[in-house]
Amino acid sequence: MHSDSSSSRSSSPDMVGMHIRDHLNSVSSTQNELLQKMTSEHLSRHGEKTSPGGSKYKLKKQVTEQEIQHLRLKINGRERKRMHDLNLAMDGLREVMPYAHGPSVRKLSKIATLLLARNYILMLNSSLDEMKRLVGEIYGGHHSAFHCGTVSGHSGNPAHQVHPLLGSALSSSTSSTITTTLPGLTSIRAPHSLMKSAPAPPLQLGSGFQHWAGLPCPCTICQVPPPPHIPISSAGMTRLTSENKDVMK
DNA sequence: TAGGCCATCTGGTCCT
DNA sequence: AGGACCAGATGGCCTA
Repeated sequence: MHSDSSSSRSSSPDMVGMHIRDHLNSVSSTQNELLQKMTSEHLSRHGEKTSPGGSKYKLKKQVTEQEIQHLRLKINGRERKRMHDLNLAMDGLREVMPYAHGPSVRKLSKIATLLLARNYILMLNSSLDEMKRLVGEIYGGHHSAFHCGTVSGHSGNPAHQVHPLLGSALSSSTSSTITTTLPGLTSIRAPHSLMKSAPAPPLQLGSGFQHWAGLPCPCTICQVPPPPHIPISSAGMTRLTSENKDVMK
């Protein structure tokens, strides 16, 4: 992937001029005002009345065209960098997703990554709730001591006050740690509907897999459909296979 | 070959 | 004034 502005992928200098001409009347920002002004001079060459100071004028035009290009390249470079940073963040998100990684596995698309991440977070939340419930049951009478994440004696920010038993699980930030802490979550069914053709190796449940009462089961048999109100726009999911479309219904 | 995904360019808008 | 962010447009690559 080249990030060079001279990339064959995109606009040529001709396109620059074309776009500038196309939008001459709607340009308003400061930089673009400059572009407009410069381009007006550029366009004036067509019906150009030869100016008395011909050489001087020519020099001025050349400078402005160079400035246009320089400005454009500068802006394009910033935008490119911004998008690259965005893609890096997207890669970082892919890395922590409970999904098979490897050269033979096709990369999740951006939309798939975002949707999977959302589902993953929802599943972790429900797992956490269930853990709290189970721990509460185990501790019976002390249930109220840490119910809803509150530990006795701590009134501030209950969301971060949890029972020590849950500490390691809750402090996990990577899927690997999560899965070792929560054996029931050793794997999550691949989002087949979001995968491109590359057949991701079906995520096998580890030998230690066991069904946790109340926990969303990650196995391919019990896998619950994606959480209810996922706004699956037709725009974002146009690549669904018919099979997966059925699943989504 | 159509459709999906992506990178890039571009203009507009908002913010600092 | 300059930069960040956003959305639309465009064209290339890939796959079914």
